[in-house]
Amino acid sequence: MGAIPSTHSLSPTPGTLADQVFLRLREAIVSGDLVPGERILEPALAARFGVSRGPLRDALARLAERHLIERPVHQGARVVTLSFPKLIDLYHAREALEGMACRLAAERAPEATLEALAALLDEHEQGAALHAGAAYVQDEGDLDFHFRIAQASENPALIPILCDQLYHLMRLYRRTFVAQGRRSTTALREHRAIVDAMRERDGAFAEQLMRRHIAKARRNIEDLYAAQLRAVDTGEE
Amino acid sequence: MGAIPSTHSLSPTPGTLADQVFLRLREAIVSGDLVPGERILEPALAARFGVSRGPLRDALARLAERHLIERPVHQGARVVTLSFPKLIDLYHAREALEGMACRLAAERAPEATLEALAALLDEHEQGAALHAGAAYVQDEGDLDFHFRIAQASENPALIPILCDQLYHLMRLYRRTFVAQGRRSTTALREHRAIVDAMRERDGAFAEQLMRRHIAKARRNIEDLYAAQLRAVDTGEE
DNA sequence: TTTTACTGATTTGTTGACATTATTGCCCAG
DNA sequence: CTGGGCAATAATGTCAACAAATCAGTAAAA
Repeated sequence: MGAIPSTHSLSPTPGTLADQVFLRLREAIVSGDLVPGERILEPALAARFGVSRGPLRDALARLAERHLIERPVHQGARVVTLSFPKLIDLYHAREALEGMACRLAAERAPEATLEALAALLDEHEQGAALHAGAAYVQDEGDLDFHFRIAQASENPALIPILCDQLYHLMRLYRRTFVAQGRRSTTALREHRAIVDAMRERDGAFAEQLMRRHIAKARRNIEDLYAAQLRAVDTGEE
Repeated sequence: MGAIPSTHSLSPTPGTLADQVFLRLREAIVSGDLVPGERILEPALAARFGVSRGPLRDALARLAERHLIERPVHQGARVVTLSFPKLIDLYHAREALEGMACRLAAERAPEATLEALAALLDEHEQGAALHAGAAYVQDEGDLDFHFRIAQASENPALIPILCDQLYHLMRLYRRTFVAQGRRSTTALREHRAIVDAMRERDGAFAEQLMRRHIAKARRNIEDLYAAQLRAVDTGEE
């Protein structure tokens, strides 16, 4: 499973207890282990993680700051609730932020980074050819592509927002609203065009392509939602 | 002074102790009461605020998440250190985010909100006419303008990033890098053009204007910085 | 003189217990 | 049988104390 190489050699304590709890809890939320809207009981979770409530509350405070949980006063913590309008809002934010990240990466990133991006797309192409229309790996690959462009921007104001906040929210929505549309081959072509513009160091064009790419995905989702609404209206289910 | 509307009506307890400490600490940092880079001793601060270390650490965790403090493990918390490159990065992020906020506000915001924005600019014009070139109030007014456009976007993904994170970082940088250039009248004209485009519901144009406005400010700062560097290089001081 | 090891003291990370608040279940009135 | 009020329960917010780790200062050795 885990595609991440096990850094088993020197990882007895990846930081403080609160850090570990934070990471494990974030993964539990994003992976769907904790259902959106679910109440989080501090004593239960503390016991489950084998720690006291102190570090747990520390982790909860951070997660709340990243909008993965909500913490109304004296009413405990709940996993954030999702909604279609929120997902659309997310896409608008991504359009702005990733567009800029793309521009900056095109202007600043070292040549090797851009070539690595192109190589990543080669992998995706082969993967798509092998098990054609394998939605899951496609989606994960798509996120991976966007993730790496964000990092290539080398802008410490953009990177945390995209990689620490929006990225995980996107993963959460992927799990929840499963039907994300099957646009893998189209998306791959658009990714190619973006990387091409970046390798030509055309920041403005790269930004434009990325924005259109994300806007297209958003409209795709909006259409799916509208169709779904119509189906419900007609009395289906 | 506080240009932000204070919900002063019924606030005997604005939430939990941790919330209060969080707000007071953020204000202390942003207002320059705590110097950037300064070490934060938990026992001392807890005593100063009259609370235990529990709520204080909760507040510290949140502030770290917002990049107002840094918390290396077992080495305590420090107020974030500023730098010119970081400020430039901030402006790039603002250009993307506020541009999008402007577009959305132009498309969605109710008429009254846009007219209130125009009225705000009238105030700023009168203020500028009164004490011509009063940099401080101008700067605060400028931030206020951008702040309210962010809120007018009605996008709960954008608003927290702009209003809870970048806005306070901007205030912090204003305090530190004092020489921010005297472009008040020019900026006011650009603000007018932005609001005009918004009232015409031309989202794309409003976004373009806002982005040029912020990019212009960024280049202005970059020039000032370059000049300063040259002066130092020449052997001044 | 500079470097290095050691000791003491301060600070952080963590824990368990206490007060206050919300939630749950129950009883009773309608 | 249903709905509202009340008590018991459980959870949250807060505090004070404990353990581990870093930092300051001193002294010895190269």
